[in-house]
Amino acid sequence: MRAPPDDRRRAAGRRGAYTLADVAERAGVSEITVSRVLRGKGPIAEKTRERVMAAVAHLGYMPNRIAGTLASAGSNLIGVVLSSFTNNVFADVLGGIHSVLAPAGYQPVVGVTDYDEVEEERIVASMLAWQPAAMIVSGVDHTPATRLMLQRARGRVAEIMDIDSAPLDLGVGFSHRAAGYDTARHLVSRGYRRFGYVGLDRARDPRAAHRYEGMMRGLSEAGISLVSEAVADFPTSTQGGRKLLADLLAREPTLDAVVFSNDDMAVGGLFHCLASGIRPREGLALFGFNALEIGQALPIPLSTIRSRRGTIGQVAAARILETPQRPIDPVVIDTGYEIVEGATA
Amino acid sequence: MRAPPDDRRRAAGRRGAYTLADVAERAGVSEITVSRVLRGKGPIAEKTRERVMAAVAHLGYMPNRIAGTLASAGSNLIGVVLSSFTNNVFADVLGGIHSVLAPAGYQPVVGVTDYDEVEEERIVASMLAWQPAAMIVSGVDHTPATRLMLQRARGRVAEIMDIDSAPLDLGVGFSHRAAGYDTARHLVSRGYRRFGYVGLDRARDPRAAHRYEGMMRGLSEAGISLVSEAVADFPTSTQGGRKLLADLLAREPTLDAVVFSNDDMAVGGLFHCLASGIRPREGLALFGFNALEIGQALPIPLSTIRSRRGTIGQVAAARILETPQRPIDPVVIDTGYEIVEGATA
DNA sequence: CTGTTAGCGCCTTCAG
DNA sequence: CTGAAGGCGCTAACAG
Repeated sequence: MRAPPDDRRRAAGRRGAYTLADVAERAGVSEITVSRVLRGKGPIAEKTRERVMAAVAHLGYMPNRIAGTLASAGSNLIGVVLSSFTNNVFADVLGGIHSVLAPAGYQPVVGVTDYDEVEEERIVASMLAWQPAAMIVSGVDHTPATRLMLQRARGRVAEIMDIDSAPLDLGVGFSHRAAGYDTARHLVSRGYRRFGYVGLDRARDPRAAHRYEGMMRGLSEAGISLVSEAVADFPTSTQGGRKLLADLLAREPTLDAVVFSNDDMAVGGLFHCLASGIRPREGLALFGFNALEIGQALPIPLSTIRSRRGTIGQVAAARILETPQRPIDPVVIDTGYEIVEGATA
Repeated sequence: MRAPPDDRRRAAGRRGAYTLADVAERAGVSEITVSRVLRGKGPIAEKTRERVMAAVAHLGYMPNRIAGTLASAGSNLIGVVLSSFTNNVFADVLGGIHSVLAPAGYQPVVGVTDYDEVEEERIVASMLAWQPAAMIVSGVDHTPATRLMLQRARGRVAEIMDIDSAPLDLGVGFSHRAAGYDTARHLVSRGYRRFGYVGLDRARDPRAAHRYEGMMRGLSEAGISLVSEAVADFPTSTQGGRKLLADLLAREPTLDAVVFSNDDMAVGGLFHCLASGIRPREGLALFGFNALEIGQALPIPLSTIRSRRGTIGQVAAARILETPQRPIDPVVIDTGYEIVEGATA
C-alpha cells in the first residue's frame, strides 16, 4: 500500500484515496451534491458545479465505481468468455466487442476457457460475482451448472459464434453444420472425390465438430466417404497444418481434396504443397475456414469460408446494450458466412 | 431486470439475488459465519460448515464481489491496457498474462488504446475506478495525466513491451531501439547497402518509432543512409505490406534490402516478391519483426527478430502477483530478443 | 468456534 | 436547487 497523496488537510478514507466526502468538504457542499455534479444528474447551480469541479481537480479525485455499483446496482462491466487464444479469431471477436463497448463506457472482463467446460464454469461463476451488466460467452455448449448460472444472471447473455443449438437469451453467429455441409457440396460440385480432413481434436472444439458433421453429411449425400484424416490432439496452427498434411499424404497419396478445420492449418498445408511441388487445386484441393487475412494475401489465395468474426462481436455487443431486458423468447441472429472461391480448390 | 428466483420463502435483497443474510437464515447461523465458511477463513465446526454449504447449494447462492471488495479493499481485477488488436502480438501478450492470472484467481479487465494516448488516459481512469489489484499497460509513453494516475494508484503498475524509457514501477520487455540497431548491423554485415523501409505511421506507434531510430543509427554508423520508405497512415498488415513494397520498388528498383516494421507486413512483402518473380535474399532482402508463427512456417522462412511476447505477459503478471508492494526504485526486466536468421535476408 | 458492531464509498429516497 | 438519513452486501475488528 502506498503513502497517501501529499496534502496535509486530507481526511480521506483509511485506504489512502480521496472520497466524495473529501471533495464535498473542500467545496463546502454535501456529498450528494458532488455525486450529482459528477454524474450530471439533477439540477445543479452553475456556481456550485464549478466549485465542485475545482475541488475535484485540485484533489485529483477519482470515483470509486465499486462503491457506486454497490449502491446503485449497475455496473459497466461486461463479462466476455472466449474459447482460445490460439488464432486471430479471438482478437477479431474481442475487437468487434470492444469497438462497441468502449464508446458506450463499458469494459470487457475477459476469460478464456481453452475449450474446457469445467474451466468455463469457474470463469462464469467468478465473472458473475462482479455483477456484470451482461455476459458474452462463446458457443452454446455449457455444463448444466453454467447454463443455470447464466439463466439466473441479472443482465443479458449473448452466446456467440455458433447457432447450431438454441441460445438461452441471444445467439449471434452462424451454423457451423451448414458451413461444413456447404464446404462439402462446393468441393463435390467442383469434381473432387477423394477427401481428406486435417484438424485439431474435435472433442475439444464443438464448433469444429459441427463443421465436420456437416461436411460428412454433405459427402455422404453425394455418395462419398472420407478417405482419411489427420488430427492433432494438442493446440497447433500453421506448423501443425503443414506437418499433418505431410503425414496424411504419406498415408494416402491419392487424395484430391483436403478440408482443414481452419485457415491457419490450411495455410500450413499450402506451404507444404509449395515446398514439395504439389500444385494447389490441380494437384490437391485445399479448403480452410475463417478467411483470415493471411490466407487471402497469399500469392495463391486460399479457398475458404468467411466467418465475419468482427461482426459477430459487434452485433452481440450492440444488441445487448440496445435492449437491456431479456426477450420472452430467445433471439437468434444469423450473421451468415460465405464461400471464398480462392485459388486452392 | 429479471424476476427473482422462484422460492416463496426468500427474503433476499431487492435486487432479486440471494445474499449472505438469506444463506445465514436458512443455515441458522450469522452472516459472518457464512462468510467465513465461503472464504475458508477462521476455524469453523465441521457441522456448521456442512449446514452452510447445504444452504448455499440449495439457494444457488453466488457471492457478490462488489460488496466484498468494498468491505475488504481487495479486488481480484487486473487492468490490462494494450495498444492494438491488429495482430496476434496482442493475443500472445494477453495469453501470457491470462495464463498466470487465471490460476491465481485474478481476472483481466481489458482495454485497447489503438495507440491513442488520450484514449489511454480515459481507459486508465475508468479502470482505476474499479480499484484493480494491479495494472499492466503497454509501453512507457503516456500523457502526464496518465502517468500521475498510475503513480497514485494503489497497486503495482507494470509497463510492458518497451524498456527504452524508465518505468515508474516495473518494466518488462526489451529495447526496441537496440532491436532496430541490431537489425541494421545484421543486414549491413551481410553486405546489404541500399536500404528501404516499409511500415505503419510511426507517429502512432512509439515502439515502431524506436526500432526505426535504432535502425537509422545502425545504418548511419556504417555510413549508409536509407534510400526510401513507404509508410501507411492507416492500420494494415499483410495486404498493406504487399502493396507498400510494390509501391516502394516501383519508385526505387535498385534497393537490395527492405526492413518492415513487423512480420505481418514483411510476409505481405514476401508474397509480393514470390508473385513478381523477385528472389528473396538474392534479389531483395526482407526483414521483419516479431517472429510470428506464420513467417516461420513459410517455405522460405522470414528473417526477423523474436520478441517473446508471451513471456513478457507472463513475467509481468507473475512479478505483480509475487510482490504486491511497489519497490523503492523501479525495476526493469529485460526479456531480450534474438535475431532469427531465416531465409529472406 | 461464533456473534456483534461498525463501517467500506456511494447513491436512492424523501424532505426541505 | 440542496441536504439528511439510510442502506447496498459484505467483512474487519473485537468480543465472548
